[in-house]
Amino acid sequence: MTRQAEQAEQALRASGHRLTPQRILVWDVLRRAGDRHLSAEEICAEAQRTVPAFNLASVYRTLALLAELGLARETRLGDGPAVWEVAHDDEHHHLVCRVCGSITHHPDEVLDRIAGHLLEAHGFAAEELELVVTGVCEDCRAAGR
Amino acid sequence: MTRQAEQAEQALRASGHRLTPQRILVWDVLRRAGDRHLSAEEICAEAQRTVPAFNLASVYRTLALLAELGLARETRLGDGPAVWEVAHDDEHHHLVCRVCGSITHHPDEVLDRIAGHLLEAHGFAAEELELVVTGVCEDCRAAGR
DNA sequence: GTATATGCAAAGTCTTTGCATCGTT
DNA sequence: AACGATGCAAAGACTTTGCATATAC
Repeated sequence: MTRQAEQAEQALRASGHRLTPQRILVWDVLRRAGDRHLSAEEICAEAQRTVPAFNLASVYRTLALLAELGLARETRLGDGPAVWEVAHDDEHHHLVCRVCGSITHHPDEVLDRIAGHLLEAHGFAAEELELVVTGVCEDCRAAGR
Repeated sequence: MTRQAEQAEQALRASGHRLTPQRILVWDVLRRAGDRHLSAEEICAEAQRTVPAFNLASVYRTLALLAELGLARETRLGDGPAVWEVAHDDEHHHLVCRVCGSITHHPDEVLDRIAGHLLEAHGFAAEELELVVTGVCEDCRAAGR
């Protein structure tokens, strides 16, 4: 078993939650997605390839749990459903391409500095920073779109 | 009439849209709100004090139009309804206090630099930057919350 | 065996749309 | 008078919740 899979199992057990096939499956789908950002619906569709009865409600409940345990991360990007990914330690921002719809993310030291600045200059204790940048990605620009 | 009210009237006329009491009213409500960020529902409630029949659907349609004309700006802050404000020229980020729910915003030179960096280093042409910072505001921290 | 998780369906929240009527131009 | 805007109600998109059944512990 991979390091990451173990991490999820232990976090579930430690928090007194049960280890169900559904929870493991959602976590697997999320990990296998890699950089891709999946909506609850997409996660459900993928999970149903293994467990046909898999229900959207369970996906939402599982994602909420994983988020609570710090394992998954939800992001709302303008319209449409929220997207999910494995939580990363570093602050990062999302680059959303208006043309092809691709969503990439990318750690940025600048965000850390912003947090420090907000506390010193404005007394605001930042806990979560979410930067969403909309624009046109490199590929689409090269293709003249 | 104020400079800002004129601006809205002219933008509406110039774009071939009609100048209706409802549109003027939504714009007024938005302007009078100052720094406050209002949801469509709140705008509707406020507008109904002047025009009791005022309808939520009209609020949404009007806000969409004002946004299209660059006069109003929508922001989605986590859960709950989107909030609206008069559009400002400068990029700015939103500070959301997790304790008292206050929403403030505050221009930041850092965001401009991020846009430049994204283009040079990653070929991504940023068009819109939206930074939402969640945390605890100065007042709530002083009150030990 | 017991308490928690799931599946299903129904409800909830926020937003958009269809259509007849009204009002601006 | 003509065409766009409004009000109302209904539908839509996404997410949450209630409840009976199933299952991990």
